[in-house]
This record gives sequence, C-alpha cells and structure tokens, in this order.
Amino acid sequence: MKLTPLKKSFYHRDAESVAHDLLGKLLISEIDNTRTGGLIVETEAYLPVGDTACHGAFKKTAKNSVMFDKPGLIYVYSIHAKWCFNIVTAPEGQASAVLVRAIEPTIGLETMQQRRGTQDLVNLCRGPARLCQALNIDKSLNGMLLSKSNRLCVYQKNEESDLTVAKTVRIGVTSAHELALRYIVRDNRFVSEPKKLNQ
DNA sequence: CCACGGATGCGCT
DNA sequence: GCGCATCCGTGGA
Repeated sequence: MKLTPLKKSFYHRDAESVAHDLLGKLLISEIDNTRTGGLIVETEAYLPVGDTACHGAFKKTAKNSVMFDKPGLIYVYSIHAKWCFNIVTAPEGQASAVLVRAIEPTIGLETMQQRRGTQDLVNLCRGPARLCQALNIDKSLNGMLLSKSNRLCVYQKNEESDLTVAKTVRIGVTSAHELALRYIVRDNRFVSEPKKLNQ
C-alpha cells in the first residue's frame, strides 16, 4: 500500500470539514524508530467562533497559542496528566483545531501494546489520551508541522475506503454541548464511546 | 502555591 | 457497564 501525506491545503479549511474528512485516513508516528498508528475513526471539531469549549475561545495563552497559528500544525495539550493530540485548522489567527479522539490500531501493534501496558486491542487507541500514549505523542511535538520528517503525519491511502460517517454531540466538554461536532465512523468498535447519535 | 481540567483504569455488581 | 479515585501541567494568585 502506497502512502501519500495529506497536502497542506487539506488543513487550510474549516475545522468541521477537516474533522469529517480525516476519518479513514492513516495516522502514523515514527518515534523511537518504530512505526505505529492506524486509521482515524473519531474526531471532534473546535471552532473559532461561538464555541465556548474551544481552548482559544477566551484568550490566547502560552499553552493554546498554537491553535491560533498555521493550519497543519500539531497542537498537544495536557489534561489531568495526559496528552491530547489536535491538528490546527483554518483560519490562521483564530483558534480552531480538530481533536483526534480514536484510531483503529493497524501498524506496530506490539510497540503500542508495550507503551500502553495492555494487550487489549479494542482499548489500545480508543480515547485521546490512550492514542497519544500508544503513538508516543507528547508535548515535545506541540507546535511542529504534521509531516513525515517530524515523525508524525497523516496519510491518504491510495485506494479510497468507503465508510459511513455519523455526526454526534461531543464528549467530555463542559460547555457548548449543543454543538454536534464529533465525527465517527459508524459501527466501528474502536470509537471511544457508545454512540449517542444525533441525527 | 493552589485550584482547576475530564480521561483513564480499576473494582464492583 | 457504572461509579469513583487518581493522574500533573498550567495559569493566576
């Protein structure tokens, strides 16, 4: 299978489009000289306007400044001693990003099992912090460009996979519940929560 | 220095 | 599957 990194222009769009289109793409890290990763099955969009759950909604700080920066950058933030991985989207200058919440593990299973300390495939990359642990994504990647040379990149598979996308309410946010900005691959068992479907 | 953020993992039923 | 204790980086005192 030949892999092509997603073009820069892919990320130069609004967060909802990027979140939708990232489903089914391959996320691969090549940290510690080992390839690990899998198919993206769950994402959430965070919008620059009218989205109070967005980290950049109120003010720009050292921690969230990457969200205001160029589309295609890696934004890693900590929550309760865990890391979550986001991809910055357009427009530059306003806080917007896509949180990658779950992947279906396919590459480097053994390494991911070691990093996670479990054999359980279903729970290996199901959830934003678990996925970071499995791929060894941490704060050191924050602000870097998503690219092969930076050891973390998203690829397009050559053959198009057909999948059904469902759009649901987001998980774990304490505000802006009403926005249905979570995208999942329907009926995929590697999605992080029982699917409360919105539409 | 202290309050805050919410996903995770475990123990239970 | 559900409830709850635990995890520590960050920002604002």
